Amino acid sequence: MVLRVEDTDVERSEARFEDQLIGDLKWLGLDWDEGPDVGGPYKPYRQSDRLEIYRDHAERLLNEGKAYLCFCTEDELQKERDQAMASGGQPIYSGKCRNIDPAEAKRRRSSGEACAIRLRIPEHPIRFHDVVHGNVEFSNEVVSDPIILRSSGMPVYNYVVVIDDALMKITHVIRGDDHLSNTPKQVALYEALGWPAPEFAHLSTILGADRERLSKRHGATSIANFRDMGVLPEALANYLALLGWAPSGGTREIFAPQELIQEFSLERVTPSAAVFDMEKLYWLNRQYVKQAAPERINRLALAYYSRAIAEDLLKDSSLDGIEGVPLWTPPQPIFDWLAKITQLLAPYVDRLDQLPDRASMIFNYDAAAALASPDNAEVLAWPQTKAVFSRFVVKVLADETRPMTPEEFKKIVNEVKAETGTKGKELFHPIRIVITGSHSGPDFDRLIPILEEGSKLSLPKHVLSVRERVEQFCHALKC
RNA sequence: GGCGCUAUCGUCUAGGGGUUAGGACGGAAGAUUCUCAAUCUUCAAACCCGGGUUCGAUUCCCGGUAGCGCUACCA
Repeated sequence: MVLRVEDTDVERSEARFEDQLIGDLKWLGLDWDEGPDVGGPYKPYRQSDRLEIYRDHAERLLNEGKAYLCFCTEDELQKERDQAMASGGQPIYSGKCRNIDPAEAKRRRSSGEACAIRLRIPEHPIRFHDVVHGNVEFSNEVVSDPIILRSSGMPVYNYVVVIDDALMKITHVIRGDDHLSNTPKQVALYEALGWPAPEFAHLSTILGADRERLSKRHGATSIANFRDMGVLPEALANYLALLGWAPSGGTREIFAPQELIQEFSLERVTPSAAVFDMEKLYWLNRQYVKQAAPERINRLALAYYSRAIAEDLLKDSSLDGIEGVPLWTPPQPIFDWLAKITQLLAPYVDRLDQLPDRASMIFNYDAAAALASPDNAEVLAWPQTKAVFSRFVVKVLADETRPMTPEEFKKIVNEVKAETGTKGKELFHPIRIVITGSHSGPDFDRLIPILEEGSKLSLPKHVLSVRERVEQFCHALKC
């Protein structure tokens, strides 16, 4: 595999895009044998460094009569196209400069007249084979003589890819099917250059939920967006593969990177467009999060807690773009404690960036808000709730010296249960509200130790212990 | 407008001249755990339309329609 940087559009190319792109591809698990960063036998791999090569071949085509100089200005061409459209004609190049005498054209060029170089499209239909679309044929009548070298001297994409693909010995051109209509131009170029065409494979377009091409307003459009959301690279790769491809049999869906490499085949790629389904990506991501090594998830999750803590502390949400680097490197005990939270919550989230939110009952406790929350209104209105509150509060605060272990907690809950005659939701919902502020959440058995441990750590923001929570609740309730 | 590509549950897809048209996400219902979530089970849900070929088309062919793309001195 070769990484080639296609930056012939000066206005849209910036060096930082290249770094970003390389970072994204590597993160996704893609690797290349040749490229601008690693070198290779057919260097340079950046098109802006290959301009000489493109000019040489363009001159060659010119000398062989397979290309010609075009002196039309952009305005003229635009006008021509508009007129052709208006009168119901084909908006293809008129061929006005096609028959200018080559010697005459050369003279005009050397006298300084601006001109571009155009390829002469042959007088026969253009055929090529595509792995996903089969045999494709275009009438030469509908393809304009394409410009290959702009009057500025910069070559054009459709031309440079052909030169590069041939020179770099590319065997398979795999790209989006928006290029299908460009392919006849490129095939004509191969023919003119006297080179064999490679194998083409035009993959279907990925659409947004509104059936429009994926774009900025669909949210996550760059690979980095998914990484920042806490989507694992293997999940994204797996999902993307499933969009337009399925294994023989069509029932298996989860493929680890290595399996994907082994199983994937271009021949089984579907030609129809696919709508990107975030929900399914998230589901797939959850499967991978559950399977992943805990240490890896703990490390990744840290970045999200860090961001949440930093935002909370500094009230500065400009600290986004975590780039995989934690903003805050906690000492080991705190890291270990955060890891416990991650292991508690990770199996239930779609994306790692949901972790801080799920953990907010640990970091943030507000008894008054809990009592006022409409989510809790129903539970608060139950006839037994007040009794549960008072019994529970009294028992928790009775002996401040006893450590609040899960066993101790369970004992208290059982006593409340016996004394109030409540059970199930009637019992646990109110208690949950006291402890976490919400009537639902993770297992008490696992939550209690985390709260107790957290309360003993020196965190940027103190985590309240069970008793501290009960005290605050009591205060808010004015009991 | 011209040309091209595409068309199976809401979505991603498997399949293929005769099938109960299969799987997954999502949805619904149930089970389960103190709850939510997760998990498990069950259910609902599709062959774009019209012709042709054929004993028989969802499948093959043609047309229509729709979606998307290209039609640039963008990539």
